[in-house]
Amino acid sequence: MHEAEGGSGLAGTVAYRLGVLGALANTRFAARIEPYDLKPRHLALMTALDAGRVASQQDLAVRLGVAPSLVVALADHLESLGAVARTRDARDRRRQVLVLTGHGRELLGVCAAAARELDEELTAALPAGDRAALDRVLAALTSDAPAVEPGDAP
Amino acid sequence: MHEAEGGSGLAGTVAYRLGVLGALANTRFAARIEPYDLKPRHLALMTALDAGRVASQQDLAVRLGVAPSLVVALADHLESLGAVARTRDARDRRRQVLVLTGHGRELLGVCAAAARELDEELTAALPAGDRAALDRVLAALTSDAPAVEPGDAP
DNA sequence: TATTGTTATACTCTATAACTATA
DNA sequence: TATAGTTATAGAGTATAACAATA
Repeated sequence: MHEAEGGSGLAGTVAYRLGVLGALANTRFAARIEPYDLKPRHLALMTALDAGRVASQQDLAVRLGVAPSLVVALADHLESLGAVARTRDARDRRRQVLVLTGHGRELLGVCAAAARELDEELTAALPAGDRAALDRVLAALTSDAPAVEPGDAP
Repeated sequence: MHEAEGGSGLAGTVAYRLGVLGALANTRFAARIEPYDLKPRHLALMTALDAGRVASQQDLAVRLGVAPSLVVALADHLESLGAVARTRDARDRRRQVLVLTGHGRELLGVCAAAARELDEELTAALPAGDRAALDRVLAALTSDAPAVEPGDAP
């Protein structure tokens, strides 16, 4: 006979399911923010800025776990949208300090609202108690996770 | 003042957290199966084969939500490893029917065990009750999700 | 000499389009 | 003519390596 769902098969593991659901969440979030000319990686950068006050591009590369050259490209785009501003650090003129502009904070708020709408869709089939449990457990798992790691769907 | 964690910010949404954790799970799973010359997408294909008995490459492309040309490449690699076998459908000689070999099933089992080990690591910080809740809720969410969607980390 | 940001280049993943063979 | 598989090509995303300015 065959394995039951959630048995010893790969499809029953948390790792595999997180991968599938994460890819799904990302694709759908990307579709929602596309009208603002933003992609999930831009929001990750803006979220890091919003959380950590000021940050140099090197700081951000480390926090996001991406190459410094990618931060350049993301910051270029965000700057062209007026969402972030670059200013040279007066004490160390090598450093480019990024800050969210008012418009950037506005965009971030709009995209966060879009994510909350998506949350409703994703969890629509769950009883309220399970929704709360999911939120609580994901918060616990995210607290010690690196901000972003690249990766593909399984 | 600033937003608290889990407040109205993007970082507090289920969609964003699922994206981050999904990418993390995928990266770490990929690292564990790399010694077998396999990537998560290969495992997705093998899992679909294991679940659905026989399947043509077109069937699999639809199930996995990927282009048929990608199924060709994945099947080529799995065939070279001896994990799947291609056989022409006698009734419709255009169709290539893929089946898991004994070795393929073995590999799938080994990788599923690796995923369970990873599950232990990922959920080590959670109390047992929360682990059970996570497992239950992810199973519910995965049941109606398409097998695999491509996507990036936020 | 070491570090920050930048640019140039290459690599991985995946899709689209053109092609072959079967139907 | 339409469909399954394949091959060829192109695009997105990201990393690595070389470079310029500053320390």
